[in-house]
Amino acid sequence: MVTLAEVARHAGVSASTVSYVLSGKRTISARTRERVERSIRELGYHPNAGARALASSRSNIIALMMPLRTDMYLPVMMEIAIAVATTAREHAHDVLLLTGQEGPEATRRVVGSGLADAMILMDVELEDERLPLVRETRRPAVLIGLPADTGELTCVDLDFAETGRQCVSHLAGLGHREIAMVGEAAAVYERRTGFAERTILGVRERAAELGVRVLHRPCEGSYESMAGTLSRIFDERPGTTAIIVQNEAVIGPMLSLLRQQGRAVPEDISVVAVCPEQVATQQSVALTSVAIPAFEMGQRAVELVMDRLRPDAVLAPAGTHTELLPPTLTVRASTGPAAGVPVSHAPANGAR
Amino acid sequence: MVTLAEVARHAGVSASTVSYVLSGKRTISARTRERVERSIRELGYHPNAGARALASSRSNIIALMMPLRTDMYLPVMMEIAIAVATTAREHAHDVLLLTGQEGPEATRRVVGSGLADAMILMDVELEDERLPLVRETRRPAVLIGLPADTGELTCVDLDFAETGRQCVSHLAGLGHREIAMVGEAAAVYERRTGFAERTILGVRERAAELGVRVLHRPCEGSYESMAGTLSRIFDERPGTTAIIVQNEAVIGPMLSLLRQQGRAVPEDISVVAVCPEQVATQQSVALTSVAIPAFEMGQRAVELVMDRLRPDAVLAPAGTHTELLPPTLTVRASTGPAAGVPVSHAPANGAR
DNA sequence: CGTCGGCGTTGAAGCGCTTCGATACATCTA
DNA sequence: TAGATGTATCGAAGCGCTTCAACGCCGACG
Repeated sequence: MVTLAEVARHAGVSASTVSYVLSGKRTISARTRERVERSIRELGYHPNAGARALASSRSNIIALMMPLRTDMYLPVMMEIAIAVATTAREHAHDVLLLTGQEGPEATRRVVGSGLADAMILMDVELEDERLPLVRETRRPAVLIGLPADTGELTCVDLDFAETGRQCVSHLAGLGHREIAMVGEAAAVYERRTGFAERTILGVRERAAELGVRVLHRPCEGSYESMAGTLSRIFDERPGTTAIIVQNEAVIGPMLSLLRQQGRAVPEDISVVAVCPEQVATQQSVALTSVAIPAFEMGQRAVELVMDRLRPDAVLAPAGTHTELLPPTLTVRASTGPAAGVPVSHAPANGAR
Repeated sequence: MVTLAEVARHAGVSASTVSYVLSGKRTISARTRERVERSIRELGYHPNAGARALASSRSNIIALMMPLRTDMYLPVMMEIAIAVATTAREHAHDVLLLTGQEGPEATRRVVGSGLADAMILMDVELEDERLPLVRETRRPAVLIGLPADTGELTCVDLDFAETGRQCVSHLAGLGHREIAMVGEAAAVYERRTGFAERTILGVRERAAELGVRVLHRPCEGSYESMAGTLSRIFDERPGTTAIIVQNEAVIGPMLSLLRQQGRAVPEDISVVAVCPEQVATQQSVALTSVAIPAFEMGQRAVELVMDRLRPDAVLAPAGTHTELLPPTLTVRASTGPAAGVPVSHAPANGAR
């Protein structure tokens, strides 16, 4: 392996000069810089990561911790992970992948050993057991998701309450007065992951404002349970004319079931989904949906981490910072005027 | 941060003793070991990763490179990644997540800098541009997937050819004589990822042996394209009585479409899927399927890497090693005797 | 003309760990 | 009992980099 010293010798300068060329922390004459850069290229030099970390106490690695819960929708997790890795590289950092297996201790190990400079936590629960440890490490950390107590923490998430509101506004604007919400699996609510609850809160709030009735039913990820949920919904509220779905896994089954029951989308039933764009567009009917901006979430998380990692930011107190990404409702083919409601010329899209 | 030296002082021993307690590379008396371990615990010591890497030229990190291709089925990738991370931890290693964004150069950077001791490459293409670089690094590398030239490389993959054979055997055993195969998106074949081709080869081979006609059609991931593919299949081969699907994304749509067309599964059409267990069991009909052992693939990849990372393995030539995991076909509710074929008492499961 | 300040560069001191002898002592063998 | 053998521990020399203090040099300024 080529070392800094060899590059220095080859270029006829001292080791520190090479180091400063690399880091740009001191001014170097253009002539010298070029000579050094040429040597680096010619020798195929790669700075040794370990030595660098040891000398600078910065590893240029951020840890991404994702608990693996079977009830979570993997593609979204995956997209966030990819966004994190990609964005981190743009900031000359790498990403260490931690799963939940190891338990919250992983936090301590990774940060305590200086392996990672900062952490990004995915799938945060309201009372997340990792949080005390994260606070204790006193290293930059960004959560994807919102815990109950955001004190001294930095969080990024989609604004799910607003998501819920927009869904209801849109449907109400089309004349729907009785809507059902097919939520996440019961386990998600029990675990108190927050996002599911915030959505239904937003839904209820706006529904109350606009005088719309809402029936909320959680639903597991299988065809079976979707079938059960759907029939229960129409049993209890035969007048239901619109459905909001937040469990991506059952969107396909739901459309399939509605078709079987002879309920046309959107003529008989309007459907709004909260899901990634790709899912919304690949169904039998292109779905009106609020996108889950997975990539953007990962990206923002990294950017926030980088902010806190800048040398001059060290002195600033961590402070609380919560960033809720604004949802965007895209109207597609799955929503239309409520059955029996004359088409008006008022704007149908009630999103705010 | 607590250092080794502080632990040594606290325990009243030398630094090297502490180091040997940690690594176990020399015998240490039980008494001393316990004293040291107690000090470690009391002080909350975590060895500094950078210093360790520098001194030992081993980072205890393995890089996991996953190119992100939108046409790949993310959950499988994700499950492999999780398996890799989990298994690596069991071997006291961590995982660095690399995406394809950075290009094949990432290989050189990560290994050249000593950041990672070894690599695992996912989603390998037949003529993968990363392979020359991987060979050049002379570091342990394991591929998940099979390239055209496996020379000097270690590979893990599902035995897709055998997968194809088993599907056909099973269907032929049920009396099916005309089957269709719904394959991956055309892009997957064009990119020559190997696995899709190997499956269809296995299908054709066994079909030829058993005198079964096969119609192979690629299919994109949307409902639309599934609809098109399906109608083309029945246009060209109205006598089709069984379908093998290898594109997980369209399994749901396919079942939905078959139902719409009044084709009952399995009475009119038998369906065999090549997909993760979870997908197979969550459909409207539990699918007979060959599982994609994602977790096992990731696990084996790590184990193979660890083998090559053992100090005594260093001298052994890398050699070529390909490990094809045996597929397992699980019979569920989606396959039955071909329409018009009397139920025999011969074993229906033709899997070998 | 002497001095000061800035620029570009250097030497050297670590960063915290691993690991290779070397040492000290206890145990066994002839 | 001398020497050989083995066991437990220690000291010190790095690993390859960053960074700080210091230095020489130049032009500018009083």
